[in-house]
Amino acid sequence: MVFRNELSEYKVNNLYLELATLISKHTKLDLTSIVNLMRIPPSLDFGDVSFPCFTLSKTLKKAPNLIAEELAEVIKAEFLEKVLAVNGYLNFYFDKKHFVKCALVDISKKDFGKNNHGANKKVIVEMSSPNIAKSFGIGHLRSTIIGESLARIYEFNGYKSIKINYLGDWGTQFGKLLLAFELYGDEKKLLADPINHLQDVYVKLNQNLTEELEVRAKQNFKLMEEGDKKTLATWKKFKEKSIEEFMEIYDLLGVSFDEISGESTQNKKSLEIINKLKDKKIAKQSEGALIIDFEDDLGVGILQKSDGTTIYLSRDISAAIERKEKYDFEEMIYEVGSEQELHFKQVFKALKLMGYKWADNLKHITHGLYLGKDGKKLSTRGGSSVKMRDIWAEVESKVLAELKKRDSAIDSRLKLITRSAVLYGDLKNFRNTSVIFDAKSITSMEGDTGPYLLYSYARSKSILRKLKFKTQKIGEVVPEMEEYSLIVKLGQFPYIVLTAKLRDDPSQVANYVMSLSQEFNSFYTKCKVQGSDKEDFRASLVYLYAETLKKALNLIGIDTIEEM
RNA sequence: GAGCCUGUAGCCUAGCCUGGAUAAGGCGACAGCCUUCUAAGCUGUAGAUCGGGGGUUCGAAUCCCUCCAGGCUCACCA
Repeated sequence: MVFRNELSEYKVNNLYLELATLISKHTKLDLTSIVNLMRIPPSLDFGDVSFPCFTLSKTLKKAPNLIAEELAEVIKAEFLEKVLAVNGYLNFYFDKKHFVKCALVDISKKDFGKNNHGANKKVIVEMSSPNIAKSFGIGHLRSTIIGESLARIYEFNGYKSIKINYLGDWGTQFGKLLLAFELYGDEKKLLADPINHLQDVYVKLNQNLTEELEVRAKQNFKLMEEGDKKTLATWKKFKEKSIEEFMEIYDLLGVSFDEISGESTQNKKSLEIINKLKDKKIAKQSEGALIIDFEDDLGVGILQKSDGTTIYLSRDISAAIERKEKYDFEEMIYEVGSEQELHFKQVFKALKLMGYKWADNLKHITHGLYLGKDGKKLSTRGGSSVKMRDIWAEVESKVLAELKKRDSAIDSRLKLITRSAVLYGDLKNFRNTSVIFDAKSITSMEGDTGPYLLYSYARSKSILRKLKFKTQKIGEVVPEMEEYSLIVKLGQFPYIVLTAKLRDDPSQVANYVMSLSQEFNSFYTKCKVQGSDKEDFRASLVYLYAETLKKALNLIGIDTIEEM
């Protein structure tokens, strides 16, 4: 199924629209309904486009197969090879020579796949946002790479994207952490292995937690909010060490940010917002805390705890307002796990209550969690958490082994292949489903994996190198089946780009890139390029495949390599 | 208890929004393909009550209802 309504303009060279117009002439249906009814058949055996006649049968009071047969007789055009009536469907077969020519003109365009859907609007993507003083776990992998991919997809759709990493660097837990370090910390260990050490002392405190210690932890956070210099200096050190480690991970993943911010930036501003909410009588006191009662099914949101310290609801409200002032964005996306759905509904509703109309343009893009083999949530405390570093190392050793098998030099490919495995392994999943974490599938190098994609790309480039390919020469060609289906697949790229944006779903691109590569690999084994009497045409096709695959892979954050 | 999400071959997933022909891909299993552009590849075979039941429809994996199972969330963590 390739085009619907607004999507109808994104297809190969108007052929589909021409066909729709033609059908419209013979059926008296308007163009829109026809385009909506038209289908890409499940297999090319059924033609390039099909048109079901079942709805027509009602108005015409005739059996669908009869209608189809009658229409098949009269609908004729130069660009159609044949029209067949099968089971109540009209199956249209394009003239292959003509189709290839039209399609390749489009696919050859430099900005093939791009569109201007976003009209240069500014979109903010809040993404990654790990908690400091904790190792970067697999839980944050999804937010990080889905966010990165969405930013790229939005750019490709004509938006200007701004990526913000909004660190979890503020809140009661850091009062706890400071206490833990005070009690069990060791400066030397902190310098040697900061995050692990902080995690150790944090866990130790949780194991030995008493009511008295809990009170002290809360007091520590209160000191932070009040701006106590000594407390903040220690906190700042923890934060810097954490960021250092995070940046190494981001470098491996190929992810970057336009701004690294954090909840701590909202310390003062959130208090102003709280006062505003009080003045407007949106907030009220309840059980010692300051809350917003959202009344409907959003329940109650806490703005300020009974000890006077702030909470993330108030900080997220003020952060949104600050960003609007700073960037004047048109849209903002929060790429955060689905467990925070209620929270973001409350944030958006609160902004709405404050009278900010732009709150309608905020979106929480959710994703499912990684679960353990038992289907349960992975947790740091339960010891089932998976560190990004460990996963990377595991995948990397697998890649290394493969590279050595081929007796190749070890270079930047090691990192890029590992990255492709990690990114593709995650992004191929629809973001909303929870994924059972399975090291086996993410470390696999065969089949539905990142390395498969890079391998396919490398083989295409190898052909072009051997032929010293310079410019495209297409000419008049009657394509083989493998050539034809590869071209059809290439032609779908613009539609995929738009769909991925409209659905905020990188897996659309990931799935496309896989089926595209599969088409190419079939073509590769069946159609020899070098020395063939179609060498020019096939080489051009290989070139267009390489170009398109590269663009598409880039949308999911994967960099290509020339050799493998 | 309430809200949201999910359930598709032994396993992991796509398709669901926008109903349409033979439910697609990968892993695993089995059988083939390297004197020709990289075998991290290709071709084929076996394997599916699309969680169960009901409804709407010419037509349901897809829409509606209901039940079952799992996940997440629901007042001072983020």
